[in-house]
Amino acid sequence: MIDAQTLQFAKAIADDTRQQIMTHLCCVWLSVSEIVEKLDGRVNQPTVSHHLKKLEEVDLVQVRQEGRSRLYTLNQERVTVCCGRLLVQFAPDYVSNVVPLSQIAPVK
Amino acid sequence: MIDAQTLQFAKAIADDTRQQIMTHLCCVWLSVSEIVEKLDGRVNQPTVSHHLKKLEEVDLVQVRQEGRSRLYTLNQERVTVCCGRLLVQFAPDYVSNVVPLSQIAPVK
DNA sequence: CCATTATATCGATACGCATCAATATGTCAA
DNA sequence: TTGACATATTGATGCGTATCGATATAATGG
Repeated sequence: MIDAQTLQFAKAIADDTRQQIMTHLCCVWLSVSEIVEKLDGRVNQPTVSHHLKKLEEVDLVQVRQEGRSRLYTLNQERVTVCCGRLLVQFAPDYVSNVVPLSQIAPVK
Repeated sequence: MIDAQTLQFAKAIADDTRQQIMTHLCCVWLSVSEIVEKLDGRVNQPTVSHHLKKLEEVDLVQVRQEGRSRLYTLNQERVTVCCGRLLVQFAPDYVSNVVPLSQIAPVK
């Protein structure tokens, strides 16, 4: 009855550390150790790997191997899709006021 | 560093029972006992009250007293605002493609 | 006031999961 | 291969919280 995707997305972003990681991975590719550095001693490497696995399971991050490092980045398209689902489910009276730009002006 | 509002919203919707309640409260006003009936034996009244309190704390539901009953409904506007914040934070490359309709055609 | 109905609160329990130290796996250079 | 570095996995621990039964609080009718 409940959309499993929406619940998974909500659970994935419902953690402080995970949101911090997502913030750092927004628009850039970072290795695990670089993420650990960005979090500046708040958590250590196994914890970061644990969270990255969770985020990867719900396709919220993309991964790429580069040398010995695995580079991660935030999957913004997935975020957009999941937020869209949230709006359809829980804000149907408002979702009609927010439309994709592509519906206004056709893409060339 | 992390937007506390966004984290609270995520935690509030990161529960199966709470999403079911939100679904039932979408566009309608229901009393606590009516919500319990809708959930059809899955949980009982104290649990529903517990979740409604959580949802009320983050302003995701509106409440109205009517006789002996307290009527609840989903605050769709809050959902919209929180989703907007999610998009700004975690999908900045896509948020420009989703614009409020009011920015396209001025409201008469 | 009392009885009834509706909802909230309390205390206890159990489960999920974030976190860590230790270790395993994987990758590359020499 | 070996050694060094990077990341993943494992097992254990502790905390947050969902859930329930029991009870308290609130509101209405008689």
